[in-house]
Amino acid sequence: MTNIKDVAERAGVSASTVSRVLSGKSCVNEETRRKVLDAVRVLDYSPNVLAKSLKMGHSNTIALMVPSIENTIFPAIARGVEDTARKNGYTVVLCNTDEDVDVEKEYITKLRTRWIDGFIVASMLPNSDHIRRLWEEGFPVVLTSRYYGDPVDAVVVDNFQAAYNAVSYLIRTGHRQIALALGRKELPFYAERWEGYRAALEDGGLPYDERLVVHETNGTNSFYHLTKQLVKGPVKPDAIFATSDPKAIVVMRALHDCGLRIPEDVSVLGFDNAYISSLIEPPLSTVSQPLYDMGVIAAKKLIRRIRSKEDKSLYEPPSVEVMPTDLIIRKSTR
Amino acid sequence: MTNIKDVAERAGVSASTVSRVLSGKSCVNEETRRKVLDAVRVLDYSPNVLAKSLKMGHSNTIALMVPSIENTIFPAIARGVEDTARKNGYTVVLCNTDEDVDVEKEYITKLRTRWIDGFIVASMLPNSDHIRRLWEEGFPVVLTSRYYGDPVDAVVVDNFQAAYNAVSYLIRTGHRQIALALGRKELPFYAERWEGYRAALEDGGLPYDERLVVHETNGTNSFYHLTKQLVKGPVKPDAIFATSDPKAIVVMRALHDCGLRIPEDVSVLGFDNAYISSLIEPPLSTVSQPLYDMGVIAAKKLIRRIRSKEDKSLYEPPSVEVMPTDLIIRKSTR
DNA sequence: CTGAAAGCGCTTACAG
DNA sequence: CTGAAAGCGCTTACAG
Repeated sequence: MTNIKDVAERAGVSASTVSRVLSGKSCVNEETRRKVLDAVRVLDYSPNVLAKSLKMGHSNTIALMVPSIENTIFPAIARGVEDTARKNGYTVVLCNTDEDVDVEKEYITKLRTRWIDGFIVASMLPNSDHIRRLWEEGFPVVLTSRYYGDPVDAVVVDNFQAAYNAVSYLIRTGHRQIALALGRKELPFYAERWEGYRAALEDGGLPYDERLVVHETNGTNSFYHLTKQLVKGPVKPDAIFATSDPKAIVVMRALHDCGLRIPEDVSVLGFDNAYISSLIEPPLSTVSQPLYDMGVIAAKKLIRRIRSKEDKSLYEPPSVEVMPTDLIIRKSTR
Repeated sequence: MTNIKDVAERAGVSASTVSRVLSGKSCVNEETRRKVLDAVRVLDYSPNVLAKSLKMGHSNTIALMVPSIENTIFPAIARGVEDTARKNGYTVVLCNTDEDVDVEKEYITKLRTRWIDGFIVASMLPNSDHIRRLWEEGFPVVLTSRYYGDPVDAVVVDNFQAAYNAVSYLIRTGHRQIALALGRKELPFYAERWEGYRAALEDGGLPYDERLVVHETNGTNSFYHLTKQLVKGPVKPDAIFATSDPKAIVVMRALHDCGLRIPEDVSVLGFDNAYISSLIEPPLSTVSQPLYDMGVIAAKKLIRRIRSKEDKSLYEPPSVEVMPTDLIIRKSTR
């Protein structure tokens, strides 16, 4: 690979000058500028970013930490992040953690020694002090789809309100026995949806009945048996609100296999608006999150925060961006 | 961040010595070794990978180039790649290209100036000379799910055979009017599946009828109208083979909306075995590709190729790994 | 406006 | 076995 000295030599100037015209920060005589640019073109030179990073103390690289890129919501978020990063000259490193604290830590130390500029983290359990330490040190971090009230940048959705609205809709459309297919409740966003469900029930004058709350036991597929048990149990649901679309789809299959019609016998409402949800039969009613846009905003916030370390005028106190959700009614609810 | 000099000072040795004990390549007196290790521990030192990369000429980073991480098959491949990379001390940069040549080129030059160690590319049209140039220069590349006969490492699936088997199965189970829902035929793997379809028809003694081949016009959703047209047309299919699961799901919806039962009136067979396929109603029969494993193997091949540049004993000529596919029969075929 | 020099944090031949 | 020195390819204060 050709380096800055080659260019300098060819242009008949010093390396400093080449660096100056390329950075564009200092004044350079127009003529020498042209000579340098010519040399750059002829030699097809592009500066070694590694050397630059070493000198400058930043790498124009950000990390995206997700539990698993295979989970429904993360590809869209990742795409939003990457598109935005690329447009701003940043590169993104993908980290799957399975929410494993050791993997998270390993990534954090490894990437920091590479002078990563910041983290977008969607993989964080409430008491993750190793992540918390990051922003306490002043390291750029933005949380996405996870947030626990810390003074840190975040991009989230109002899970409580979204669930509240969804369940209120079911009540308003005449459902009286609304079950909940609830994901792992250690994950706060599921806990929040659960609270929204309870609040909506209460405000709608419906009793909260533990027997209608189905807790995930062993992965998404566990809802197949759990749903079958539910509908054969003592209290029959006339609607099931699932805390994610994949869960809703499993629920629908179980219902179908029990000979129940959707939505005539039981309505089903999901959460996420996964790509597939509009394509299945019946098309799934669901709460949509603006996943791609969440990725975009998270990346923008992070880049702004990174840049504000150099340029204090860009500084803003940490803030959390609450993105709108949307209740999309298709054919799985009556 | 603490650096090698801090450690050297604390241990009372030179930076060279610290470097030596950390690399473990040269002999170091056991006692000084211990002192260094102690200092490392006390100071919680981890070497700056950037500086190391600059010196060594490699970065322990690989790039994964996909059309879009939002497409069904890529999250699983990406996960396989990333897991394997991490276990081997590599970090992975995610690149979405939308098959746009300019974006591909931009990424290639940008990442090379960062001394990326290699590329796994799943985004490549047949005449992509900028990618071809990479391995011609001796740069480590492995192709995945795309391959055009070049002398380069690749991990693929036998699309022709997989489609041949799928269609043969349909013929064997009594279908006589087998339609094909075909993706963009500029993409060779779709073209190959098309050929497999034709060959199976021919070997099964069935005529090839252009009217049964439905070409994608405008995204996956276009199959909704195309399928409706097809079933209202002059030649009625008794089975539809879709070249991807999302297409199959759209086809199923269209069929359903036309009042046709699956599989009683029309069988539907997909390709990919996407996560969702077993969950929908009826569960989709499909051709499964070992996506995660393809990612694993691609990463292993790439890392081996990278290491073989240092250690000639690891060298092997480029080879293409053909992964097995599996015909999974569920309930969408009779 | 421009060049020589120092330095970012490492590694490794070269001496000893 | 160990240290001083050079160098990976940049950038930027310091002189001029």
